[in-house]
Amino acid sequence: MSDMSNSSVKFPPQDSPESDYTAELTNFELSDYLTFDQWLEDDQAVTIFGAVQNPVYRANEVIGSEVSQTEGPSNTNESGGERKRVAFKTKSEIEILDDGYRWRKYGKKMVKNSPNPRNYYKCSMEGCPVKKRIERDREDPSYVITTYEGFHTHPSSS
DNA sequence: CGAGTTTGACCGGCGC
DNA sequence: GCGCCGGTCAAACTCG
Repeated sequence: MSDMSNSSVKFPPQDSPESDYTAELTNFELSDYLTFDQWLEDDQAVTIFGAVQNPVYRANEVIGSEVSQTEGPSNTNESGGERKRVAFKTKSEIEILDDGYRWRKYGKKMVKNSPNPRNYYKCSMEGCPVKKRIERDREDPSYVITTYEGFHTHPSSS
C-alpha cells in the first residue's frame, strides 16, 4: 500500500464531513485493553479535526494549554509529576504522523487483545518527558489510536 | 560516522 | 508464590 503520492502527511477529513468524525469520537467505545486517564472532549476533538489537517499538532497545543491551566489547584499535587495523558483516534493509513517533533522509537509490543503491535515513542529531545504510544484500532485497522503522555517543554523543531 | 530503528530480554505490577 | 501482561532497556544493525 503506497498511495501516498504526497510526501506531506495528509489527513482524510477533507474526504469526509467533519460531522462524521464527531460522531466517531462521540460514539467511540473504549476498549478493555485501553486504559486512558482522559480522552479529548468532543468539543476539543471537533476543533482539532476541523481546524487543521494535522490533528496531532493541534493535540499538542491543546495538551499544553490544558496542563498550563490545570497546574495549580490540585489536591493530589505530586512533586514534579505533572503528566497529562490524552488519547484520540484518527483515521489514517500511516501511523507515523509528523507533528513537528522528533520521536525515537524505544519499543514495540504485541498486545493480546489486538492483532496489531503497539509502538512506543519518546521525544528525542533530552529533558522532554513526553512519550507517545501509537496503536491501531483492533476492529478498524484503518484507525490509529495515538496516546500522548506529558507535554513538550520546548518549541517544535522539525 | 552518527542518529535512529529493531528485536528480544528483562522487570515490575497485578491477579489468581 | 507463580504466571500473565504491559512497559522499558539495550545491543546490534541499518540507513543517510
